[in-house]
Amino acid sequence: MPPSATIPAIPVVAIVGPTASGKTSLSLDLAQALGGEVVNTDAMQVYRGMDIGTAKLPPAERRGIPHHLLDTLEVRDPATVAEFQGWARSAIADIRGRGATPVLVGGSALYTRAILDRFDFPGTDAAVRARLEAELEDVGATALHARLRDLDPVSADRIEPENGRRTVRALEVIELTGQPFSARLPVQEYVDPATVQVGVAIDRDVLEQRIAQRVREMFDNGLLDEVARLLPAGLADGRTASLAIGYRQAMAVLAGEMGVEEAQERTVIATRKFARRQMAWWRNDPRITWVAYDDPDRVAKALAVVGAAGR
RNA sequence: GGCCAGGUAGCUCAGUUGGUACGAGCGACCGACUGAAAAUCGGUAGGUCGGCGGUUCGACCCCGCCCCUGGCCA
Repeated sequence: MPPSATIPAIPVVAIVGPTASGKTSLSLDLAQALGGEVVNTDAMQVYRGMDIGTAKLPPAERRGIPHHLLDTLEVRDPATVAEFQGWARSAIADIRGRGATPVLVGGSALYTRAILDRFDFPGTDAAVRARLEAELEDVGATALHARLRDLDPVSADRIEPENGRRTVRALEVIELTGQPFSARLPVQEYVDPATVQVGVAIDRDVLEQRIAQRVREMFDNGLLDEVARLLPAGLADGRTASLAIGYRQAMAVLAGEMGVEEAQERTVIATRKFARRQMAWWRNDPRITWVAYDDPDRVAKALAVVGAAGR
């Protein structure tokens, strides 16, 4: 051992990849091998009661490994990236404080980026937001965007005029800070140099088969019942939770607006599209080391990457 | 067997009083992405307009026959 005065940092490990690629099982293997604890980075698995449809790992299958940021929100509560960033970073700090290795897993790319990278969110204000949203409602996206163009031409160039959501946020930030909104992702730069990202690579046709099968199983395993139980808790009114893939479709079935079969088909399609959007994020992050979903040595390979990075 | 409706993009359907299909939604593919992100939004590629003949300078639109689908009658 080198007589160095600095203690080598415990690495932060993040597992990324599209839904149904096998991230969860890799996370267990890695956490077990490293003496780690798992931190969820999935926007929907934070909701209590949303289990089947989010493919949440049941406690009995967690091999005794502590899992963080699961079941922390009620279905009616909105989720936000900025808030999640704070929770995740403090969970990571706590875990390291115990001498354990944080292993992040989840499919929400923006969340993962916000946690790992230098990523600062300007504030938010419910009243301002509500007003802008109301305005979006009756004026329309392009009209709002025209205003953004006056206030902040650079952002206006980066946000499509039809994208009301992003336009509203840009206007909100400008109003709150008096500064232009950057409307652009920050440079990819880890807050902590001892960070490692491992991606699970999978062929698209295999992935599509797995997605179809997973969705079928979700419905077979009682997704409709789960949704029926969550309705009284306010699922339909939850700003974030009500939009979850599978849940949206299941609610339509329970409302008598859609047949079960159609709901399943639509869920498969929506999941497939979601997976493609996810891959678009990971594709252009050169820091990720990819291991094949079916590589028998994937755990060893992932551990090698982690070993090279820290500790 | 007769009558009616219909056969136009991968799917569901618009459309042209005959002059090179303005096609739309969904899907597929590509992309953007800073407080809802499993969200929100942008771009691109797809059609010998069921088949064969006829009328016409010209037919996806007119005529004839045929095939297929659905409905009604027998």
